[in-house]
Amino acid sequence: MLSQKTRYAIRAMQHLADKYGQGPIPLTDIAETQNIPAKFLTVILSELSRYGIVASQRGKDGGYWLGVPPIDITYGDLIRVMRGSLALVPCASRFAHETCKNCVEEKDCRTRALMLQVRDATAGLLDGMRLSDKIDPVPAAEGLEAVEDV
Amino acid sequence: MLSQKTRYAIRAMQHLADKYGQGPIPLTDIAETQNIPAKFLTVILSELSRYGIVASQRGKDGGYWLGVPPIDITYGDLIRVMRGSLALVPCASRFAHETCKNCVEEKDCRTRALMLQVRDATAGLLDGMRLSDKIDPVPAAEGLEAVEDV
DNA sequence: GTATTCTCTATCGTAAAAGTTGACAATGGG
DNA sequence: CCCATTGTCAACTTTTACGATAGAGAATAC
Repeated sequence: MLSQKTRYAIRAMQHLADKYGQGPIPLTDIAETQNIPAKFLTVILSELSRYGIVASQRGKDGGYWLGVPPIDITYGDLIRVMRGSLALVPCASRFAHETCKNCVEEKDCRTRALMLQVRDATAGLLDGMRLSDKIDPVPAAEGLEAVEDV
Repeated sequence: MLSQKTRYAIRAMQHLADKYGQGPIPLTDIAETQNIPAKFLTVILSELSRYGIVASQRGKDGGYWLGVPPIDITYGDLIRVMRGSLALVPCASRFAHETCKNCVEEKDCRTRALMLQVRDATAGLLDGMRLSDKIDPVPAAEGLEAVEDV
């Protein structure tokens, strides 16, 4: 699962992408329309601006904007910035590899082999989706099914 | 990320799959070869046996075995049992849908639209991989790259 | 009856996640 | 120059989830 913070970050970035080229967007504008606790959002935006993908200006008429054109920011980038990795297990990350604790040797680990495939599929999708993409929300009802018996 | 518990569960199930048809496997056998804290493993195996995918017998020569043939258990099933969902956000789960807290309306949520795609791709892979599959571990060195600047 | 092995509920400790506080610094306008 | 506005930052609190353990109990085999 993505953390709440990562989800906030994604929505904030989408908001800035929508208003790209319109000058500084004040934090409260993002917080209100995206339903994000304002103070927490300051932490998130500071973090993103340290990476350079968000720029900011203080004072009257200040605010935030994308430091990079929306077409150059993928959702994969965002998730990597916020949580370090796209993978489901640390040992299956390609950019932030870590050996798993209490595991078997990596060279013998079948779970890792599977999770590398999942990571690659996920990356294939998320690295192809950009902040500039027009995305049609999926109607809420769609895709709900009963819980499956296992 | 998958929780440690989920990873333990997967390895325990792989172990039982390897020994399918060989009678009850004692917990300590699984714990030792798979490097899982024994006491914690009791919790995990109890949980799995409540779902019927693991069977057990107490007493001398007791132990655990798969309650279902390994070909009928997918990795998708395992992850759903352990963590409820394959999705990266609660609102993108197809079998355990929940609305996200502090989010925008689902019908307006672009993140959800993206994450449904990711979920479907993940499910496409994991629901096709079975405990009976012969899996070749990937050599540990493979797939390590430098951290990318974002 | 005794050793073995699983069962179950409760509980603990820690770390991470989520969110808040408050002092501070820059900017623009009167 | 003062003041309102808006971002910056480090420290802190609160909450929650996770990982793990404890310990009493029940079935089974010999």
